[in-house]
Amino acid sequence: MHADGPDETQEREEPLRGIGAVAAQTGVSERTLRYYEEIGLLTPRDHSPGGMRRYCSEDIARVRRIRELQTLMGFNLEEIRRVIAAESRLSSLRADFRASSDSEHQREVLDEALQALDELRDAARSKIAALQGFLADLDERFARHRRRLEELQAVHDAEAKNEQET
Amino acid sequence: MHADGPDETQEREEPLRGIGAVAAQTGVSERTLRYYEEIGLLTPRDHSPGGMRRYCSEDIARVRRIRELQTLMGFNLEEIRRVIAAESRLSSLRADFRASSDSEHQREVLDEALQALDELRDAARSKIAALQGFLADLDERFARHRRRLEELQAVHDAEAKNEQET
DNA sequence: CCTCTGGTTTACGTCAACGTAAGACTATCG
DNA sequence: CGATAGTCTTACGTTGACGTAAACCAGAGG
Repeated sequence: MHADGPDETQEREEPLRGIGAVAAQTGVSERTLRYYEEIGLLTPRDHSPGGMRRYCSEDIARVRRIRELQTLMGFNLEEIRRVIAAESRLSSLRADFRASSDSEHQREVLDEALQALDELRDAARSKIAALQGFLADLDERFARHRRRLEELQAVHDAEAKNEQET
Repeated sequence: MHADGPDETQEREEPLRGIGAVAAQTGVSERTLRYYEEIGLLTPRDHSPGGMRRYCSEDIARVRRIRELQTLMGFNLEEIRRVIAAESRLSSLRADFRASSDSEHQREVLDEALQALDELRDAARSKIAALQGFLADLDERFARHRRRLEELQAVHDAEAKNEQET
């Protein structure tokens, strides 16, 4: 355990970004980031002595995750908060793993989070299934109407040819 | 073309429903139906002499379509309005088909609507693709964490067995 | 005709998810 | 050290998609 640096924990002095940089990288507005913090969805890793938000790359990943859950799953921020909560309990368990004295509680938390993850998988699967049905219907109708267009086109061409020949 | 009934057009005197029945059948509120009408998304087939809305089954299908586009594609009502517009142009063309004198214009309209339909297909496909990626990631993470849980369970069982043996 | 039940218009309310603006403070660079 | 760009908090505004309430009308049944 010889000192390798001033840090006790293994944070490899990750570059922390200001709110503007994060907004630019994720495509959301600064207001949105502050709003996420306001409702307890995303708290920046830490703050500068002057009080400015400093985000780490994990925070950025979380912003992307939030947008993903919004656009793909159509969740509102409250539902997303629950998903995120389960997911971060999973990765926080990852941190302890060996350190925890109470493996009973460990297993219970893990099991709960797993269940939440599984429900999310179910939701995703049924959404995919529904969309595939939706698409199949679209495909059929598209093909049908395209044939109609081709018929009209054929009639038109035939008429044009007729006119040419006279 | 002997008269079979009082109607000239072939409307087989479809049963028209009031707004309450439609709301019940589709699961949306009466307010929502009136709102859809207000923004030009769904106009009931006709009205009773007293001014009450009378919906036909096609109207009901449209309500379902609207909800589908909302929940599956995540469209807002303005986007949905465009999709519906293209789709109903297609079925109105179906009605004329032979009756129209201007086949030039016919083809143009059909082509445009087909293009809109194709864009919708593209959107659906890319949404499905994105969701499949999303799900694959979920599956992987789920499996990983389930293995972790099983490990913990194994350790726990072993400890229990040890205790039993002492 | 009267009474329900269902429907109509008009209009204000609500909620999520931000947008926008003001005024003060912080960080960085020359 | 001053200028400039970035960020802070506070607070009110906006937009879509309806909810809700009031007061008045319509249609069917006894």
